[in-house]
Amino acid sequence: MKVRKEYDSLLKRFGPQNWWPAGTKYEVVVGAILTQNTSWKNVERALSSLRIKKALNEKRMLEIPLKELEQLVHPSGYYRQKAERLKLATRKWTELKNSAEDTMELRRKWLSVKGIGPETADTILLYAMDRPVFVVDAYTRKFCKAVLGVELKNYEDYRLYFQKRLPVDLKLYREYHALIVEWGKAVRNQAGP
DNA sequence: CACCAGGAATGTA
DNA sequence: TACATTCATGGT
Repeated sequence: MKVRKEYDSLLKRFGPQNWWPAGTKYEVVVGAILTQNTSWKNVERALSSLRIKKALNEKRMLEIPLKELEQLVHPSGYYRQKAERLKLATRKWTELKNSAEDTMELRRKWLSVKGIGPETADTILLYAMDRPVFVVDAYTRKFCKAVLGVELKNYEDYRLYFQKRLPVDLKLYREYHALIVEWGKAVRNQAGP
């Protein structure tokens, strides 16, 4: 219940975030990969390049030569890895995007893709596939320690910690994760961690 | 100059 | 299982 209470507090302080409301679901998949250990500002540069080259869609992403894709995503860093990961993830996306399978089965399939770890998989499930999975990132762990006074062992433990204490609610999971990121940025800009 | 940002794979013990 | 290293750009 403290977990729910802190959500209300964050919402009051930062307001609704409404992440990834515009654009296509597929753009969420691309953004989820490009943002791996990278600032969103650099991701936006890469997304702009992809948009200008008309490559921000499944068909063109699969057709475009790897070396050309590397140049387009260059500003987001790890550009060789990310170019390859975009190809692999796009293939999987075309295969799963309209699937009615169980959420945890979809999660296993995403995790089987090289370059898709737990955070990226859950981000795709939550923001692109409308599945209620709580996303855990570095800010989430800091938030748990600093605000909730909780330290856990691994990614799964953090994800289940939130899911056990919140109603299964797609919009709530989306907003909570976005608000935790805002909280993390605010903490960084004002004081030490 | 160092350090990090909405991580993940790989290698080592 | 638990750490260490590698991948790479741009901002502060």
